[in-house]
Amino acid sequence: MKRNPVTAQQVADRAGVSLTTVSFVMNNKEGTNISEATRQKVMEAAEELGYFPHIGARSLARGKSQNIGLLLYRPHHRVFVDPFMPNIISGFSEIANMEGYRLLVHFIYDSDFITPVKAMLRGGEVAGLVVAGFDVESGDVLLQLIRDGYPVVPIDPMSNPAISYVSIDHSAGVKDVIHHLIRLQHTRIGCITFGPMDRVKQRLQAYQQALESAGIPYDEGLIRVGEYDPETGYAAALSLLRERPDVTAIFGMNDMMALGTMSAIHESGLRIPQDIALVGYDDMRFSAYLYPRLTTVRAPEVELGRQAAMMILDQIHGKLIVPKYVSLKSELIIRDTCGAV
Amino acid sequence: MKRNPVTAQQVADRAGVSLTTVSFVMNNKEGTNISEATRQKVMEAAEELGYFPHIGARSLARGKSQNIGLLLYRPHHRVFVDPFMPNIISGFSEIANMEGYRLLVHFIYDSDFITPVKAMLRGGEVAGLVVAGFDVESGDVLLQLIRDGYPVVPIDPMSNPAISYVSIDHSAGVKDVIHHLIRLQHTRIGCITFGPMDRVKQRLQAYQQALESAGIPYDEGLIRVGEYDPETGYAAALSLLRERPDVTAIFGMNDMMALGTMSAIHESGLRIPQDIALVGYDDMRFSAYLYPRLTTVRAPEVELGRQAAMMILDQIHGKLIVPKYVSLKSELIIRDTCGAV
DNA sequence: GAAATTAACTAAAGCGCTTTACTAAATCGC
DNA sequence: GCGATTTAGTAAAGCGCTTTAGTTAATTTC
Repeated sequence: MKRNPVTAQQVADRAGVSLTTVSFVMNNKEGTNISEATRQKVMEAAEELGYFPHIGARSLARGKSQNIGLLLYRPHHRVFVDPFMPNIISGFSEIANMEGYRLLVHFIYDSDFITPVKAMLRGGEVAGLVVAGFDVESGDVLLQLIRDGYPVVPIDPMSNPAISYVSIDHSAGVKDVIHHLIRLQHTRIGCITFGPMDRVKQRLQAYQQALESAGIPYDEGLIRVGEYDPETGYAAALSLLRERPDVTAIFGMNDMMALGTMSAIHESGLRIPQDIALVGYDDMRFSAYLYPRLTTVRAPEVELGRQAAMMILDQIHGKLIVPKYVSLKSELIIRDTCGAV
Repeated sequence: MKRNPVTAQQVADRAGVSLTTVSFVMNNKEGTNISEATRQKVMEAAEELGYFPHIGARSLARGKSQNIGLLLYRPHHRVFVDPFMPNIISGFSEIANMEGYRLLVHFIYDSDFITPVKAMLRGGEVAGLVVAGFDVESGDVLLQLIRDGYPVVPIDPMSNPAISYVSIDHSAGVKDVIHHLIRLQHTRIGCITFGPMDRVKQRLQAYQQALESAGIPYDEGLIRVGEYDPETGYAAALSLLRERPDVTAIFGMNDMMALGTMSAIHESGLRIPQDIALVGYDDMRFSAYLYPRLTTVRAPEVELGRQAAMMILDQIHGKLIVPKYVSLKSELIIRDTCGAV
């Protein structure tokens, strides 16, 4: 990048006004009295010279950046295995851009996530930060920043009630699945889960609670752990089917693993849904087109991104005083793999 | 965002050195003589105060931003239908971050894409810009910026040879598919394509050329147009199968539409690959787990993102004088839907 | 018609950093 | 042992913008 070729001073000179006036016009600043004629002159001069204000100078003078950051704490290669991130970015940038903010996306994949967070916020790189993929425990550091007056919004519930957040209620989503399967007379419901993170623990808990609230004891032998992708879902399902031939339904905690599970079921010579019911989670684009069509849960991820953007903007503009918790509901999409009518 | 609470001056005061020294130490500036003792003092003071340099001030003083922009010209809701963008972002940010740059992602979905481009570059918001989804015609404006010395790298070939670019050679990918099908004795190969954009025209041309080079005349009646997604792929395939029962193979220009095509074939009572062969394009995660497993083409998108980042960095650092064209090869992944052994 | 108000505009002081030109002390060469 | 060089550091001038506190001329008030 080269130095800004056209400065506000040059615009001022050409328009025959002061630098101050140019600034007032460019920012449409209210409370100032600029005649229509002058405004026109300035606009024209700016147009003719191809003037664009220098963002760094502006953020320095204003003490405010026009960027908002999206910080994703997860390895690069994992970020886009699930549809989560793209959708959030999409909804997020939609709102952010409308309000004149730019989106800074940053991935963190080592343990030191807090230095970048501080650097971005305190270095004035961003006006606020939406963070995703952080564990509940990181609440302390976030809280400190929030106390210092920096806008920070986690995507995912935080244990500390002083922290606002936006999230999707996956517990409810999981319970919907299990209740649905129970309603269809299933009692031995296998579960292919993934990773050891907090988020997943919650879902597993929801699975357990849903069963127990229906009087079905939790059976650890029905749980298998995969790693997001079809490959591991396939392996996990194969292991489950071999060791527990009594399962009548399998719940894959994402559609990718459910897809792998589907292969495993096929390969075991079983039919879906006649011999075994299958439910996924995520409602990925392909899920409606599998054969048979996959019953799954759709989470409002784009909307989550929008909500995150709105909340961070409210914080930036000082409109959010009391902590606010946004929890969006997901939706059970009943198709053919669960054998419902 | 609040004003930077800790300034370099405060660090200087605490360390008992000058502001200049702090700057030298923080930037590890070479050619300066700072004793190890002083360097330590400064580092400690910075650490104790929790100092982070103000990015806006830095970019103003240096006349250089540490951001690189990724500009995506397509509607929000379309951005993530294909796996293209997430993968590119992933590879891109990997390299950018390594070199100490931040990633500014911006979506453009209306016709005025050039104002944001100029604003970002000339306003010093980014040190360079990678643009994707632009038509070949936009070359003029880009060229002007490049002539002015701004680093700009399009993802997709440009018709103007003065413009460097990175791209994936989809023509070759398409030809691989067709040649493969021809080798399997197919001569009436349907094609489900999408959109009217340049990129797709090229692919369609490749389809035509591949056929003709094998002595098979191009038959427009075998072409159907969908819109990326399974729904439209399904509809397009249904229409094709109804009106042209003589097709023996279908090439879906992305896996999503191939997926829809698969449903359409199923529904028509035909078997894959016995009655009809099917090939997709993209090698999405699910494609290996469809039943039957989808033959498709894998494009090195993450690598494309990396290459784009490298090229823009080279331009930023003044290392790229002569135009450079990077064209990455994609790979035909032969699975079960085309009936090859 | 003089004082008060308003409209239209500007001078100048920062914002927090980098960088160039400079100084003072220490070290070197012979 | 004395000028030349090197080492270690600093003062001060910007970078391009915003914003506060004015200034001047025109308009209003009664």
